[in-house]
Amino acid sequence: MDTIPYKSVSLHKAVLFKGLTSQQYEDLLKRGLSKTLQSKTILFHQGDSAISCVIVNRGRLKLTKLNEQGKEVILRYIGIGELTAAIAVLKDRDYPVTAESIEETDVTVWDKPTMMQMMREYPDIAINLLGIILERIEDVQNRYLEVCTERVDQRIARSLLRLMRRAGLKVPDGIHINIPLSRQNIADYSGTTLYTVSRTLSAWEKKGWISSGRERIVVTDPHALVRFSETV
Amino acid sequence: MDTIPYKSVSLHKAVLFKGLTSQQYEDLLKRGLSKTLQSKTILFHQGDSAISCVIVNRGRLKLTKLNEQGKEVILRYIGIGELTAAIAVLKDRDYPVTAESIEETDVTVWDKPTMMQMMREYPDIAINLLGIILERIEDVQNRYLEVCTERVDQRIARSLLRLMRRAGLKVPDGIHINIPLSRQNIADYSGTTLYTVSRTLSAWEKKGWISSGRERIVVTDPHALVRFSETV
DNA sequence: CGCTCTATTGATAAACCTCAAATACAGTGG
DNA sequence: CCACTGTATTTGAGGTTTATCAATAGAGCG
Repeated sequence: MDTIPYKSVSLHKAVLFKGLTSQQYEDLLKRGLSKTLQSKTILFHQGDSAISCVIVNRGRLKLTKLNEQGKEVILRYIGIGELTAAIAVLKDRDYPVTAESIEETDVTVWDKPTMMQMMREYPDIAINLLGIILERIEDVQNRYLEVCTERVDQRIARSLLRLMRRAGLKVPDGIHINIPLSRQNIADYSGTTLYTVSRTLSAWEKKGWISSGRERIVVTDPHALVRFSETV
Repeated sequence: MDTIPYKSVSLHKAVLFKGLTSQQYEDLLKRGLSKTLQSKTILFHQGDSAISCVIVNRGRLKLTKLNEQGKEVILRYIGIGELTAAIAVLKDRDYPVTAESIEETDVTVWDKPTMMQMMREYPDIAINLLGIILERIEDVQNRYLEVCTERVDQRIARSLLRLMRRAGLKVPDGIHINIPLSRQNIADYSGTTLYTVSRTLSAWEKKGWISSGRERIVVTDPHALVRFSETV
């Protein structure tokens, strides 16, 4: 079981500090605070600093957002080597982004003053971070487009493919999405309900496109899913 | 008719160059390319540079995204003093963001090499841009949440309120949204169809919440709309 | 084995889209 | 000033999609 090479692990860590020497890199790591989070620990609801940066060294974070009625959407899963930046341009936000560990997770955190200092000292860090954030905005925009224009089953297909590319492990019968994913999680990630997800996955399981269990998804026919997701 | 003080005009221009002297600011402006766009001119479909920055000096841009079937969503309107940054991390994207002027528009454009140089020279520019982009990602995430969790009429209400805050002009009978907005535009901005928008606006017009005409919306009772948008 | 959490499935209802047709509006040229 | 034309808007009818509710089944754990 090795990670499929869709996306190299610890890519973003490299990207954030790209252009710096090893010595500088080591120094910057030391300025951050390392933490180990138990599973289901909330890392932040809302940073009280304008920018604070988190890199995941082990485990995985789930970024979510709640609306007034308590309905949740999953914005992203942050895996090993990836980072997330919390913002709080205004204080007392009502519906901020929440970062929660979904398994035991090691992170390195830089607070706002440290980040600001590092970015002023090494402009490349700000530029690198900008590149990462721009990729993120691209991702949200794509998902916004999807949720605005596509049927729910297409969106579920795209969601599985997206998760597969970012957290897929090769197993004998296909590609296992290495995140504990309940039907509710997939629904929150696709903008639908757990019932619709359940019905849809059942249908795909009958077709042999996936194989699933309790909080476990294996994509057995990725090409079929891709084709389906692009169906008119 | 003066701009309501929800958001100061030319705010972002100031933000991007915050921390620099007037002399430096003048110099940086000169490094950009100034253009005047006729109405309905496409400024970019896809930059072939990783980051290129555009500031609007007069007029307004519309940022849109198309899916495979040609369905369009409006990501944002970019008004005077605001900026947008085009990205093309990968080449040959199929569904990039499109920026189009919706009236005669003056812009200043910096290409990727220039932006990179400016950001390295003045780290504050990269940091400022980061702040702006983080606000943008916050905005898209909010709208993503809305489209995933709210009814279509609530989303239309929020869309009108959002546009009102960013492009509202006080008129005798309320606040005029100073953008030519067809029902189709509002639909593309809210993730619905022009028919649903038309029905919804008709209902609100009967209630006295808005007053509308061909490509023209005046919000006559903003509070009612706010209350409605927060209704369960 | 019993408890709890997750998943499945059917029935029903609500929300929303699609299509069609009619109407209103703005601009243009006679 | 008026008819004409092209676009925008309205509205109704009907159908599809998807959510909701309810009840049952299954999986994992002590």
